[in-house]
Amino acid sequence: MTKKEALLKAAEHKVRLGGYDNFSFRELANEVGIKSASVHYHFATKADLGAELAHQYTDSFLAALGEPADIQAEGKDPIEVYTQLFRGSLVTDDKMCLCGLLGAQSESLPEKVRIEVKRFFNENLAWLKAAHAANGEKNPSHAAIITISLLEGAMMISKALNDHSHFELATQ
Amino acid sequence: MTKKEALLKAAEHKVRLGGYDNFSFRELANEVGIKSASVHYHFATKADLGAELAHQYTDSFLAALGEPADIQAEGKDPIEVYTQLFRGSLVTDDKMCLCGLLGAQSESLPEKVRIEVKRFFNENLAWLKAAHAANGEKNPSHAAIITISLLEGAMMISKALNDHSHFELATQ
DNA sequence: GTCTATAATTTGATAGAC
DNA sequence: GTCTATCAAATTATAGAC
Repeated sequence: MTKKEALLKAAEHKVRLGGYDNFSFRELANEVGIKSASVHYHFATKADLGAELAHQYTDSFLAALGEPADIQAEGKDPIEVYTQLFRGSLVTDDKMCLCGLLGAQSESLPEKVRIEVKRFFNENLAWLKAAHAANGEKNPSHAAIITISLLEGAMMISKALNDHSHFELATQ
Repeated sequence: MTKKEALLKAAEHKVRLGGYDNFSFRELANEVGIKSASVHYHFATKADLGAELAHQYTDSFLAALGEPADIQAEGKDPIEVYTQLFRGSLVTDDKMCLCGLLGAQSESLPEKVRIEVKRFFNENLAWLKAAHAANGEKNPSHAAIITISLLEGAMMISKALNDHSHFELATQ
C-alpha cells in the first residue's frame, strides 16, 4: 500500500466515524508515519483529499456491486445483493456509509467534496433503478429512492442507538 | 427571546447545516451580540451546549407531535402527521433533522450529547410504535423503524442532492 | 451577565533544504 | 517524497474586573 493509499484509508476511517471535520492532516500523517507537511505533497488541500476520498469510495462501492443484469444472470436478486453490501459496511466495519455522513453535512462541505457526494447518490439511484426495473417493478424510480433511503436511514439509526438489530429489522 | 435561547437557536441553525463541529462559541456570540467568553456563563462547555440543544430539540419535536391517540380522535392518521412534521422541517427550514445529523456522527460526539441523540430516537420509535399499533398494524415495532429510517434517509439524500423532490417521492 | 485579557492547543498551509 | 521550521488563524476554556 502506497503512502497515498494509506492516507486515504486513515481518512476514510475517521470520516466514517465523525464526518469531514473529524480528521486533520497531522493525525493522518501520524498514523502513516510521515509529517503533516508531507501530506500536502499527496493532496494540495484538505478539500482535495476529501474529494478524492469520496470519489474512490464511490468507485469501490460500484465495483463491489457489479451490474444488475450480471447478478440476475447468476440467479440472485440485485436488491438483495445491494442490501448485503450495506449490511457488510455496517456489521464488518461498524461504521456509517461515508457518503451518508457527508451527505448529511453536505451544506458545510467544500464544493468539490459536495460534488463527489452527489455523484455517489446519483450513481446509486441509477443502479437501483436498473435493478428494480430488471425485477419487473412498475415504478423503478420510486422503488430506488425508497431502497436507498431506508438503508441509509436504518444505518444511521443503528449507529446512533449503537444497536445493529435496528438495521436488521428495517431490512428484513 | 433570552440570550440563552438565542444562542441555542443560532447553534441549531449551524448544527443542522454541518454537524457538531460546524459552530464555535465565537460565531454564536457574534450572532447574538455578546462575547465568546460570555457564552460560557450560559453553557459551561461546548458539550453542555450540544446536549441541551439536542434535549430541547427532542422535547420540541415531541410536543409538536402530540399524542397518537389524540391525533386519531381528530380523525387524522398519526403517521401522516409525523411525516408532515418531517416534511416541514425539510421544506420550511431547508435543513436536516438535528438528530439525524448528530446520529450519523454519533461516535465522535461527547458522551452527554450522544445520550441526548439516543433519547431522540428511542422516544421517536416509541411514538411511532404506538401510532402504528393504533392504526392496527400487525407488527408496530417493525413499521416504526421502517418509517423513521425512510424519513431520515430520504431527508439526507434530499439535502445531499439538493432536491426535495426525492423526499416527496419517497414519502408518497 | 458581560467584559477584557490571555492561555494552551490545534488547524490548514507554505517555504525551502535534502 | 519527506523533512524542519514556521505562520496565521481559530478553537475551547479560564481568571478576574465591572
